[in-house]
Amino acid sequence: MNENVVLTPERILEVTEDVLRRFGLAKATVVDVARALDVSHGSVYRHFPSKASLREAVAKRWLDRANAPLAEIAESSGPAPARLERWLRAMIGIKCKKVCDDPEMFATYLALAQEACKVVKAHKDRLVDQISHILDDGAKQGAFDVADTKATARALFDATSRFHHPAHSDEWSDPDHAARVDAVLALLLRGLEAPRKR
Amino acid sequence: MNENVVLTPERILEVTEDVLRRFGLAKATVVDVARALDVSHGSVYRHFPSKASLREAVAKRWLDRANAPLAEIAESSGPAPARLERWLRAMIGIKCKKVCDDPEMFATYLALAQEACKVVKAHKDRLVDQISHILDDGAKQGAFDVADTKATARALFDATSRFHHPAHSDEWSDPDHAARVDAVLALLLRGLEAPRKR
DNA sequence: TGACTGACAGATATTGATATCTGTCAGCGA
DNA sequence: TCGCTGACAGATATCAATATCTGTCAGTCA
Repeated sequence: MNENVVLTPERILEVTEDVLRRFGLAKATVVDVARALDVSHGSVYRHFPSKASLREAVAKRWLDRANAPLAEIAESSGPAPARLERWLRAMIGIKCKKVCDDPEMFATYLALAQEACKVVKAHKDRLVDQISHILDDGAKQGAFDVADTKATARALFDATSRFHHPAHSDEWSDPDHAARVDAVLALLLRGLEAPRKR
Repeated sequence: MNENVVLTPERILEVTEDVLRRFGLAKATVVDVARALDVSHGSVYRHFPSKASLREAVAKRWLDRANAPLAEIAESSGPAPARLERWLRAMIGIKCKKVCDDPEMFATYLALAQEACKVVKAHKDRLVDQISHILDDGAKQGAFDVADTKATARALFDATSRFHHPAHSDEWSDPDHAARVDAVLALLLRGLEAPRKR
């Protein structure tokens, strides 16, 4: 079957993910990937200049796929506060689900992401932009009182780091993890509220 | 000189810190510590049941010493909001200074702290208690509107993790680190404010 | 008597010889 | 011509033999 399919970057990435899943990050070699593709490892280097760049591309694919639902929430309509909370909870939930479902795979992803810090940085910037977009909507709706949208978006991202940054993943199984998320989100959303007489 | 001084846990801890500083965490052995103390390594085991417990004790000493100024701020008087901000900035500043002054030593401390997670947990609980204390004062002063003091204190600790948790230390050299701290603290302090007509 | 020593067993780290991997490239075959 | 192969050099990982370390304890000495 492999024989009649041309060798494309996309196909290499698919097979690389599979090899990573089977062998683990430490054991997976370019030779393994080439063997799974039924080509020589020289051919893989025709499409990716180095093993590092191959891994980087895999990391990017993973990040994009995992966080696709977030863009949708950011673009949706309705009251911004509820949307922001939904977005933040979704981001936290995605990470938490990943680490609970398949911790070994998550460790692989984590190590990959640490290498590919350029890719991760770009990804984070996109996420912060999505928060910015919701904040802008909220300001227009009169629900949020935000001076510097961009800085505030980053502040929200930073303040929730403990719940979405992989370095903290071993703390997510804490029995009152959910309560701690609730407490932080409540505090942050209150800090954004436009002042009103009560 | 060593000969006329009795072997006490405190003296062992002092010398152990020195050995760690000179040899690094990976290379420092109980035999090294004993040699520096001019005793056999068996004697060290008379005061600490294991190498792990010795390291734990060193970690505790470090944590207590480094964060002593925080207790003072927590206990001081004056308006709670300013005090809380001072306390949080002090906590962040202590960590940041440590990593900037002596990154190698900080790495040692970090590895030690990761092993001695029980000690670290107790330490964190003490810090959260200090925040709670300030929040209580703020509530009494009418400056803060806080439903669950304990949960809110922990939320403040969690929300600032990015700026004080060692796992993020490599991000503290970011050129707009200070601006990010400002943005998060502003958001959090606004979230605590008692509502008032404006 | 009680703090300390030093030899010991089992666990862990180091070392150097060997094997595998990464990245390149001249040449093959469609 | 152009994508692919497979041999190669240098870098990296593995493995087993050796050395060092941890933790114990019977025995020494003040």
